[in-house]
Amino acid sequence: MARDSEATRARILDAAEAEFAAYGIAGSRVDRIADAALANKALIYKYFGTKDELFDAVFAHRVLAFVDEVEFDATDLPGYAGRSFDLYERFPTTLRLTTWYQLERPDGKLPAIVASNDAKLAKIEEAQRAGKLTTAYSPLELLTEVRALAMSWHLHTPELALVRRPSRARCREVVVESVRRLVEHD
Amino acid sequence: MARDSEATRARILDAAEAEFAAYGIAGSRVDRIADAALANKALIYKYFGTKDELFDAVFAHRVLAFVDEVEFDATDLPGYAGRSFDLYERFPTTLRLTTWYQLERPDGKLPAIVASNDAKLAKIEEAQRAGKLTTAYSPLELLTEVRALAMSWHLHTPELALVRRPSRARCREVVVESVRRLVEHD
DNA sequence: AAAAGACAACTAACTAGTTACTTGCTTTAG
DNA sequence: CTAAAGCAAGTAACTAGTTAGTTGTCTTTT
Repeated sequence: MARDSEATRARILDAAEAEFAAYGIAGSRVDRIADAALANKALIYKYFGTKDELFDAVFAHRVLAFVDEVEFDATDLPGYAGRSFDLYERFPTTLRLTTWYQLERPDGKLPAIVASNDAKLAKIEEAQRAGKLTTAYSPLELLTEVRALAMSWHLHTPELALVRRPSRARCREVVVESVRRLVEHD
Repeated sequence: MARDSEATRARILDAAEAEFAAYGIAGSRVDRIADAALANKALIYKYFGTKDELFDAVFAHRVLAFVDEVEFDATDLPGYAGRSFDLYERFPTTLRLTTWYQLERPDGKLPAIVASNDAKLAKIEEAQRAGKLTTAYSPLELLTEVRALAMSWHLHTPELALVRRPSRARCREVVVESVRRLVEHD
């Protein structure tokens, strides 16, 4: 095997992503990551520092890449919700990583995410001023509810998952339609 | 009963609830629970078995108690959402426990929760048949979206929490109003 | 072109500390 | 006295992080 540090880093990142998504930070084992990545444990520490820092690297690499992957159009929030839904379907680990991040890093404030949020809130406010969006809710209120609806199907309790879920297309339709009702002028 | 084992059990349960809510199953430390409960570690194992079983006991004791704490009225889903919101405000640990449960126990299916869900779905179906509830969504779809909206404010990312949140009363109003729009006949 | 040197990639084995869980004994109430 | 409650002191296994050394590759010198 030729030596390729870049490839090794990538393998470690991939393995770490799967491990952290499955077990969270506290539950993940560095040895398991090393095994899965076919890399030596010491390399993980050399390339990424501590376990926590490895999580940060994974989170930044995967989640931040998707923050702006979904196009945001304040005048079409149903469409935004639908595209968010699609992303959660395509990359199921992303939401799990985000949830672990929320639970295990309650004080972690990534500048890129903060900036992305601010931009979205500003766009909503602008759309409201232009009369293209309901003013029944503040920008933060809108973003909060739209996001909640977009990930509603992916935050099911294990028990609700027992009930037969509608088709993916129908779930998406429900999300989009719910947001449409939320933002429609009265 | 010599000495008060019931009180000791209760102290352990309380301490375990706080610990699990804060750190999850993998991140929790039995020693910390014992210290916080002013109880000996061996008693934890004597009364509750393993750490996993202790989590189950906490989850059953706290969360199951609240499953039917909130009165469910299929003809007044906005009211149900509001009352759910109130519960999340009153007992912030409950939602965290539930989230850890979802992440760390993806296969855990508690009969009491399943039964409670089934009952709610049946009530929704009945209300729909009686023409008292929109039929634009299936019972599962309605329950999913209503729940997502009810906990929308409590699933904020750390980054969104930086933005000044509206007053509790206003958040509640937003939840109730969102559900009202969701279920209104068109 | 070949040998020597430099350096980065990589590794096995280890350390120091932690953690879930147990055992054997003491204390207390009835 | 007895039975249950309670505890100090363990133990075996695990785990994050380190160390000292090896291997492969590229560059420089002759």
